[in-house]
Amino acid sequence: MNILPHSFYNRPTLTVARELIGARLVRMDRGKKLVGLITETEAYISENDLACHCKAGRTPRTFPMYGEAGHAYVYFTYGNHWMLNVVTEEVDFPAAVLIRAIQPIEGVELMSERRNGRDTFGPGKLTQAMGITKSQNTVDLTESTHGLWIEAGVQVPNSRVTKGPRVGLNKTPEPWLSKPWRFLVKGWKIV
DNA sequence: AGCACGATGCTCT
DNA sequence: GAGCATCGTGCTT
Repeated sequence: MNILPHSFYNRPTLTVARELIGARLVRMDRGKKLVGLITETEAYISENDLACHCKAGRTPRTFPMYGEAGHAYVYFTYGNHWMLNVVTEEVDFPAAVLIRAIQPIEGVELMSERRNGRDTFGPGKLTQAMGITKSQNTVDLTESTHGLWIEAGVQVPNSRVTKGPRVGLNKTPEPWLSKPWRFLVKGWKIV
């Protein structure tokens, strides 16, 4: 076990988003261990980024993004789905990385069961597979005491990572709509 | 294999 | 009250 420390996250968000590709997302849930390799991320950076929730400033929803790097920002959207983000950069600088997809490595059966046999490549899908909800909002992902943390994993070379525009932004204006702040593993599988 | 749409409820204006 | 960092179904090619 090699948990990524606060110093990993207190860096430029794009660096963190890129380096989280291949990291191990670990969930300890009622005695069961679930592990997935992170295969897709997106960066959301500052109040100037009109795709970022914090464009609205510090609100009851967005306050975790203003906190310490390495904590979780979990929010609910579209009436059904929980989204898992990791806070980055300095305190009071609102930014985070959205974890969009994982490749299940351990606890595959339980994750598959929770997904009714369907895949985990999607931000709402991986939280469902791992049982992540509001109760994980703001937890420190650099400790193993909250049942959710991130460990160093597989080094994925640039040749296997695609960089492109973020998805699902709908009415976000340029230039934010086209910023290549999404990272994903080619072919969706790391190992 | 790809697109359109409805579900569903919280957040901010 | 509108919009949403989505998902699954069902219909079309």
